[in-house]
Order: sequence, then C-alpha cells, then structure tokens
Amino acid sequence: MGRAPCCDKANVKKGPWSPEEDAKLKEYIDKNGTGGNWIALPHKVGLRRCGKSCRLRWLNYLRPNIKHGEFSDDEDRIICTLFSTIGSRWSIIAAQLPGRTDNDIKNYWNTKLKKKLINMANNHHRQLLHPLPIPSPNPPFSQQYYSPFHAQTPPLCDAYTNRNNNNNNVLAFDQGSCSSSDGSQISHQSFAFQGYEDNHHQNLFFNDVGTSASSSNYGCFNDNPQDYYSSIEEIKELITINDASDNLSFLMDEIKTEDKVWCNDLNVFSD
DNA sequence: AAAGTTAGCAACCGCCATTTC
DNA sequence: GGAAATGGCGGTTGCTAACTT
Repeated sequence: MGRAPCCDKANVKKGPWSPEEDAKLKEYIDKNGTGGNWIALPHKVGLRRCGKSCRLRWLNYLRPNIKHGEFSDDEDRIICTLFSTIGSRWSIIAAQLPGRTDNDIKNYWNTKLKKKLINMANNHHRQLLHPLPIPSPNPPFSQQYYSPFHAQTPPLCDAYTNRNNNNNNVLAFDQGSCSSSDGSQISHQSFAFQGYEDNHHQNLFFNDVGTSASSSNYGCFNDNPQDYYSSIEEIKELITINDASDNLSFLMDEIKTEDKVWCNDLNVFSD
C-alpha cells in the first residue's frame, strides 16, 4: 500500500496567509528544518494548512534571501535569453537568478516582460517590412550591439552621437546624459529610437515607443514616436488576440528566419 | 466622487515523475 | 510489480490596489 492521505481537504484553510501563520511556519522551519516531508509539516507546526500550501509559502515568500521588487536589466536579459532557449521552464530560469522564485519570474514574464518583448519584436517586424534607408556612408559607430534593455550603455551614446553627426535617420535618447562629439553633455529624459541595420547587418537598432524630452538637436525624431506604428490598435490586437505566447513564438521565429541578429549582446536570437 | 476596468501578484489546481510501501 | 502518496512544476484563478472614465 501507499502512504497515508496528505491532508483532510475539508479541514484545511485556504487563501492568503496571515502574519501569525507565517511566523509559526518560519519559526518552526528555522528551528527544525522541513524534515523532508511537507505533508506532515503543518500538523507539527500546528497549522490548518495543506502541506503543499506550506511548501509554496516557504519557497515563494518565507525562506531567507528571497528578493522582492523590481527586476534589473541583467535579470531581464537572463530571463529573455533562457526563455528563448528553453521556454517556460521557470524553475530552471529561477535557478539562474539568486533570490528569485519561479512564481515571481512567471508572474513577471506574464504581466510585464512578455509585453515588452512583443512590443520590441513587433517593432522589428515592422522595420523588416518597411526598412529605413541605409545610411551612406556607413557611420563609424561602435561595433557593439545596442540593447533595448540597456538604454544607458556607452555603445548607445556612441551610436547616438556618431549617427547624429552623419545626420542619419536615427535617434536615441537615454535617461541621464552622454557626451556629444563636441564634448558637451547631453541630457535626456527618456528614450525612443527608430530602428535599422547597418550595411553589414551587424548592428541593429530598434523602434520603440518613448518620449523625447529635449533632443531635437540630436535626432531626427519624426514628430510622434507612435507614427512608427501603423496603428496602436494593431499592437493591442497582436498581444490580446489568439494566444499571445504563440504570437510571440511566431515573431521570434520570424526574426530568426530573417537571418538577422537580434540583441546579440543578450544572446537572444543570435545565429 | 463613484463606478468600471486593468494590472499585479499570491495562492491554488492539476498533471506527471518519483518515491514509498 | 503495482498502487497510491509525495514533491515539483507550469498554468490558471481570484483578490486587491491602482488607474481611468
């Protein structure tokens, strides 16, 4: 025969945990450990909770060194990189992000990061359909790749300045400041950029929505950043209709098959 | 100011591989 | 060897706070 039933479903409490329950569980595990048996734990602790619920509460909230709050750019990059490689294996992705739980990452992906990525992929999609003029001569900007997650990196500033000097149809605003070629400091509030590749298909810049604060001298900002989209509704539709994940996969595949390198510094979609 | 809508997140559900007896 | 529980995981739900109309 097998083991005894894990818990009396009719008598266990469900819903949000109270501070008292948290304190009980934490105190017990701090003193005694989990004992390797979550199902037996609630009885020992004196909680009317299912063992699975205790396990989840401990792993996702109570255990030491849990990190809460905003995800960093580095964490974004790791999540995107791994998701593009292994898909929704949240526990594996979480293992690469100390202090983050699979549940946290899953929630973050579903509520924020996926939308961000879809938006970027969609912008790229448009850019491929309607390529901008390739500048000539090709400006001597940094060979490093520009990452949309990384709006404040020096490569962005280099690209910004050099391309501006060549009066190209590109712009990039970042929060903070960077140096222009004449040595002056440029400050910006936000970033927005129109995307295109260089002649060698080695550098790819992105469209993205954003607002320009004070950069008219430096970019060729074409009026309203939303003009880069044929329709905002189209973007909403892209995200909401059908299965957003399938849609994202489609876009990812499309980008891959374009034989282009996307976000190479993230190792996302690189050949 | 109130009602309606949306976004974020904690927690639950259910499936499946593993473990136990 | 097989039945049944456990542990672990990804998907989903439901509550609540924030935002919009």
